[in-house]
Amino acid sequence: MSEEETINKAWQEFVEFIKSKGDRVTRARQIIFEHVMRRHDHFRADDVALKLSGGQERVSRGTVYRTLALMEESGFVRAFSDGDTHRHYEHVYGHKHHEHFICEKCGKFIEFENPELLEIITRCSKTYGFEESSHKLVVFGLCRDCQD
Amino acid sequence: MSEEETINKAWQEFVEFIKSKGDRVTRARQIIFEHVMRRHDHFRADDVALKLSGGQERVSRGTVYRTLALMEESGFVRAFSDGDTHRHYEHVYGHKHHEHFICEKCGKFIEFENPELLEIITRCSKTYGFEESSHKLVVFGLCRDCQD
DNA sequence: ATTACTGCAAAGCATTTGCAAATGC
DNA sequence: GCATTTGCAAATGCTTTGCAGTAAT
Repeated sequence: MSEEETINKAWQEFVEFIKSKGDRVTRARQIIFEHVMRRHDHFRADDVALKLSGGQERVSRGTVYRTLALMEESGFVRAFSDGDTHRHYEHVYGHKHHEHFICEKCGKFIEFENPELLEIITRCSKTYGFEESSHKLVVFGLCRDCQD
Repeated sequence: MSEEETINKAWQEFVEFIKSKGDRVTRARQIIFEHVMRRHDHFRADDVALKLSGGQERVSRGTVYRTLALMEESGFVRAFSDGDTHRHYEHVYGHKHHEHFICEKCGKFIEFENPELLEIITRCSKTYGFEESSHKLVVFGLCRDCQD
């Protein structure tokens, strides 16, 4: 499935989500949704707002924030914070769940995954009678390139 | 060792840290440091500022933020974010490293720890050639009391 | 037609910063 | 005495909100 097809499929699902809430499918939401799905990096809302403020079809800052919240609610993006005050996003659709290394020197994000980790988290949750819905793990340190 | 003694000891270490930087040991820093060390909950900088703005020995908001940054730098507190925009702190001194459950309904923080988790994180870091210095794991979901 | 969404600009809010006065060394 | 720190208040920067106009159903 090409990226274009994947995005279309995701958009259809997002449309369903919007409709199921009794909300409306709008051009602005589509522009933002597609932009975000095409990005494979970690980004901030403000950055999306900036990128979408220049083109032919402009979208306002407020709408970007509101749509990103919708996308988070529906699980198409994941938000997290790098210990800084700023919220970061990444799109989730079609990505395996993963954790992050963040390099404290160059700021790079590196993704990794490990099935055992997931098992242990599930096991710990059970032990504490906690009903897990999601988790975020970030490991801080130095990436290969930034070590002496 | 009583809490009072523990705090004194920690303060001495913090003094060493400050001096090693060529910075100065001040009354304001001591007030903030001791307040933070006496708290065993998760707090925000603003909350500390508020609490310390009323007493006999008042400390300004700006100083609280600056001192908390110093304490984070020296490892006496750990900062993290709950997915919201706000930064949360907890003091670390004399606490075992632990992870958190955060209840999405009542907002409660529950601490847990698991040695296997640490091993796996270390192992993953090695695999990726990443030099780990710290990590943060938060599991979101529902605590026992908030499940139906 | 009705109701929700958008764009804009203003408001919010936690955090940071500039500067004169105070304090540590 | 000199450099750093403090307190204050103003500034910052990301995010949210109110509102009047616009678009979706």
